[in-house]
Amino acid sequence: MVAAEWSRLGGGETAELAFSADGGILGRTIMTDLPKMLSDAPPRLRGAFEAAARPVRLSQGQLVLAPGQACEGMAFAMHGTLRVYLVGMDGREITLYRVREGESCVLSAACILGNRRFPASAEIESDLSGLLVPAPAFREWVGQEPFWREYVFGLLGERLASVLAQFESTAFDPVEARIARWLLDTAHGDPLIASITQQALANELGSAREVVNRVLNRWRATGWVSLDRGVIQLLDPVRLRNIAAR
Amino acid sequence: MVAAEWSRLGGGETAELAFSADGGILGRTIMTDLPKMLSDAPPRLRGAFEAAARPVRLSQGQLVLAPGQACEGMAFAMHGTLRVYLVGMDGREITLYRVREGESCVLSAACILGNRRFPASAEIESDLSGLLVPAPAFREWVGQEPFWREYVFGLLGERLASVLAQFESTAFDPVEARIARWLLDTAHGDPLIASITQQALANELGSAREVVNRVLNRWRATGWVSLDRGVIQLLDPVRLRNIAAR
DNA sequence: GGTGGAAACGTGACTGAGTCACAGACGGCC
DNA sequence: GGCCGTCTGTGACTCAGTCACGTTTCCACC
Repeated sequence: MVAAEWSRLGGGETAELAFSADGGILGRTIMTDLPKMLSDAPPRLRGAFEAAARPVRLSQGQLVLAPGQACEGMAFAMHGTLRVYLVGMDGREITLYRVREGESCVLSAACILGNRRFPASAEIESDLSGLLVPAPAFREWVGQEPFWREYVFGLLGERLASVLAQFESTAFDPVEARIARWLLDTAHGDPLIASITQQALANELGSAREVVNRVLNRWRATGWVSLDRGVIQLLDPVRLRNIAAR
Repeated sequence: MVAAEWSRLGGGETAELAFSADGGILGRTIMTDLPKMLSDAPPRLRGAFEAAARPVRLSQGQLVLAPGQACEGMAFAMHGTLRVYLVGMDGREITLYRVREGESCVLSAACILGNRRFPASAEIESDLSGLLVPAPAFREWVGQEPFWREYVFGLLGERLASVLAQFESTAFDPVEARIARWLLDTAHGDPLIASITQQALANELGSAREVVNRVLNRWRATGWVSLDRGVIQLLDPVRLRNIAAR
């Protein structure tokens, strides 16, 4: 089910920047938690931001935007993450990028500024609280404030490049290499562990669960990984790096 | 071989907007040939454009930008076309989009404004003459002129969407559907004809020549197309449209 | 503690798509 | 005509995705 409008926190009509206590954001605490980009902003812009931004809170699994929907506002994530992805008609998926704490969504920006509909899907990956700036305000700011322009252009350049890299990799690289790369990029801790189901990993890469399963089992047989429900442990990162290099 | 810098017309140092006669662009003729977008511009901006833009001329086959190169300027095509594409390490290619008469290149804009390197390849597909606005001037204009901002944002929204559509199609759709779609979108005249080699068609779609060959021969056997060296004639567009729909 | 159902994983058989190697076939040109 | 480069055709093979089904693990609830 699609949340046609980002749900408002609490339901009050005021747009003050206050989350409930467990959200960790109260009054001016916000300044420290906001993206670096905002903390560098002239006070005037911070004021405008506070006046226009609406707190939003969304829960895991919620589908925030579907292909063809209009973008009502520019969202800035403060806690939690959002996943932006493509879906094929057979249900296969490819993750384009994530919006994490302190970040915002390029495609939203491009939609709002270019007056177009959202060309992908977006879902809440872990409970998210953030701030939503209505499209008209955002458009005006980007038009008038060099600060916001720089922010948007930086965002565009960065994400555009990463989406194209993903495109290239999906189109040309063998699945083994892509799986290895994803695991090496994502796993952390000691021992190296990636907490993800095989289905979800397939959805990252635009592949199928069975394919991922077979690759991982091959690697388990040679002792390069160990597997558990929703957990992949990298036992031999060096070999995996070899495979990742193609 | 990479043309590290867009070659200058004639070699003169003046930046006046004059091509040699066969180029068809002389003095103020340019105004009528420039993108609609410029003809709508306030005279002030047209003046600045004329002062800053350098005529460039490039010939077919030339590789204009390679992955990782810096974008020196924003190019506007007046005659001829430029193809922007991804290349895999095995040599397979996927066309991202074309820059045609009156158009300009999104990725260049994104690179210049986001201060990044070009994330793809660009080659001249048919002899091209156009105008090159140096990056600093372009950056300044977009910063200060609402007119240019609108132009850039429109461009971004439009091309971004089409590149994502291409991504989705490459990742999820069967080759048959993609070949059919490409042919239907491209073929023109009566009878419907697409003039392209099978290798080039494979390069459009990120597939392999042999694959394209087999599909086309299957269709020839059923009488839906007829084939010649570098020519594909669509005999049964209705059936092809069925296949294109997947 | 048992149990039923959902989610996650495992596997074989099949089809579609890309790769490799090589063989014509056509077109331009000396 | 004869030569060379480009374009096309084809078989045998491998890799990746699909389909169908079975098994294991976890967890909520009685």
